Amino acid sequence: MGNYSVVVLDFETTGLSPNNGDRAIEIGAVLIENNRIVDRFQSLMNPGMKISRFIEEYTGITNQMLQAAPSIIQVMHKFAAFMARHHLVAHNASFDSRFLDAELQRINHTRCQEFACSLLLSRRLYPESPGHSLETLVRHKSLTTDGVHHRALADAEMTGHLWMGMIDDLKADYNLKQVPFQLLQQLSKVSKSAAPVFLQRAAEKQRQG
DNA sequence: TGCCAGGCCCTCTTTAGGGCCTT
Repeated sequence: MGNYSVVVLDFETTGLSPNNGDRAIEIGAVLIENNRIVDRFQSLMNPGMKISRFIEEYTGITNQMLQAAPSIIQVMHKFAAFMARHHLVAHNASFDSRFLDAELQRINHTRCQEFACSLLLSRRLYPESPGHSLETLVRHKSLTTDGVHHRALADAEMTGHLWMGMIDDLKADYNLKQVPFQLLQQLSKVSKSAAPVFLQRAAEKQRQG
């Protein structure tokens, strides 16, 4: 129960909505076991369409780079093997899960595992933070970063460090022995004001066995 | 031609509106 692995993933895309024709252009992911990054996945992917100047400037990924990249289908087959059946984590998971499911559908692959959202969790654990964007949280919590933003692997690594930091903080602040994935999923669904009491009760239950 | 995301969360709320967060 306490030793589970998660894959923290991040997409760069042509825009905000797969329902609006947007596609993935890069995926980055880290595999975390025992609160340590033990593996990484990164690839650009050719969406078969030109990306906007805005996306080129936002990500630093150019149309020229994408012309030389493998197809989305090739990359998604490899990523499906990487994520296997591990739990999934993303910052604003509703965004990444929509793109993941849309691109997996094109290779007739169905996701079997659940997501946890580090954005929803950070709002409950760090209400004092001036914001809950990944960039703000990295500054607020002094997380490990190479200074790169809006590239898939760099964002996945920072989200991974945020995730590990949240688990450490939960253990320290609430005296939790273990922080099961399901507990974090439940925490992201309780109201922000109810989160502290929810965590105190979870810790009591663990002490009672 | 003109349209253009979706979900969370707060509040001057629930017969709603707007900021935040993801690209």
